[in-house]
Amino acid sequence: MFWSKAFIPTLKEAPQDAEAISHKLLFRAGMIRMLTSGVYIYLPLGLMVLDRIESIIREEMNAAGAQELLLSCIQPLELWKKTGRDEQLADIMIRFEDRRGRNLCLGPTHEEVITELVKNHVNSYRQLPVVLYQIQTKFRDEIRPRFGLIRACEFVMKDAYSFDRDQKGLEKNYEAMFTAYKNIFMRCGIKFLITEADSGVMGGSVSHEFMVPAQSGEDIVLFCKKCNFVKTLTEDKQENCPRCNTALEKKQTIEVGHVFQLGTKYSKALGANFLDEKGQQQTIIMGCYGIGVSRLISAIIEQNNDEDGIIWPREISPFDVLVLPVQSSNKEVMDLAKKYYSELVKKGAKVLLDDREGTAGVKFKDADLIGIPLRINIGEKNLQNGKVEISLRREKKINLVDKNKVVSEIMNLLKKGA
RNA sequence: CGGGGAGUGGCUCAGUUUGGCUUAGAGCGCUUGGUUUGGGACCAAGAGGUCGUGGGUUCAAGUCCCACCUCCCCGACCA
Repeated sequence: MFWSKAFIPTLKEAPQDAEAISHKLLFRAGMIRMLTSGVYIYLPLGLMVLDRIESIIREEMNAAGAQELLLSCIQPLELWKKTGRDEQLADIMIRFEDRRGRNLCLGPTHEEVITELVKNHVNSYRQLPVVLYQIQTKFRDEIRPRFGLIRACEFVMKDAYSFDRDQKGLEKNYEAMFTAYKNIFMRCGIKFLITEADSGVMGGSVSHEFMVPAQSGEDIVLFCKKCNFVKTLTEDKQENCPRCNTALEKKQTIEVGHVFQLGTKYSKALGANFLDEKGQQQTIIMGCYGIGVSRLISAIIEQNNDEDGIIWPREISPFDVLVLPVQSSNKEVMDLAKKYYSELVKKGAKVLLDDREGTAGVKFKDADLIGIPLRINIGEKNLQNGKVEISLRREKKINLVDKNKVVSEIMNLLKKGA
């Protein structure tokens, strides 16, 4: 992509409203815009990042044996009455009535819908287990939206649901999802803690949360330095580690994932049964597994930035390489930049070429801001000696490379996943 | 919902205390021309504003009064 034709509205200053680092940077880097409180628009760069996270999730979920589907956003309220959650979730549900007078809501989550679906199509133990997931926009009328994408009223979530014939099967799937989650978050380039958590309105017994330590985190996790014990803060008591009795450390965190062993809460309420080998009716045992996909973008930035801007982890970056001709008016410089661009694109790299007119300073600042990990600086002075710079965003390291070896050097770096 | 703050061009803000030299300003950004080009350049000329909304007071309101709306921060909720 050529920057001069791209819609990347970067800003020098963030709006005063933005508080969290990730919110400021997402805004300044031209990735998101707020439409109204808690409601955001993804600009092209933001959407590219969202897409990359989604494809990591798809790869790991599929590898773990889950199948993707897409449920509806609009849900009949009737369905929610069957589990009683129409009242439990009344405050956050966005409800409306259509012209026929049907009572509907915009899905805040999908346990009811998926259970209804599975109930109608799974009748035999032979069809179990099955794990289904979707990546979809959820709607919650949050009491207090804040910190940009971290807590929004409209957000992208990956939600998966497992259906098993017995507890043992559930545990197996739970384990598989647990592992998939670890893979996903590692590939996203974030450090995270896993806590045993309260199941809340979801119900069920066992549940774990995936927490990302960050300044603008809304949750506090208690962490034991000595034995790595982790737990969510439930009461405001002085607590010591139950394992080794050392004082626990408080960490502010963002919850990016939550997995639950639901058991039969939904399948019972909605009558999702199957026949076993003996022809006996049994209740399906469920688990559910959520990832805050859009929130993950913020969490990643919270952990990957410096005073100049975002530093994307390789797998998340909207582009692999930024080609930066320092003097856009110099034909030799520009021609070489275009040559690198087309050669790299041909080799399958995602490349952004900053072909805009303007001074070097502007381009360097914008480059740092949008945080693409690899950058090629082509300047006329170095070019006189046949050299071009390859600079690494994270390490702030600049290597002078022979101008004929730039493309192969970049491809090497990409292969290494450095 | 309770407590605290704020709404003035796309972004950051000044002006509101004490109404009138404000035909509403500045910086950044934007347009045109020129000079520049390794870390957010310079000169010149431009475009862009219902001062959140409605009502009121007054000869006169961005500025005073009333009501409402919106946004942000602190608490309950959650991916």
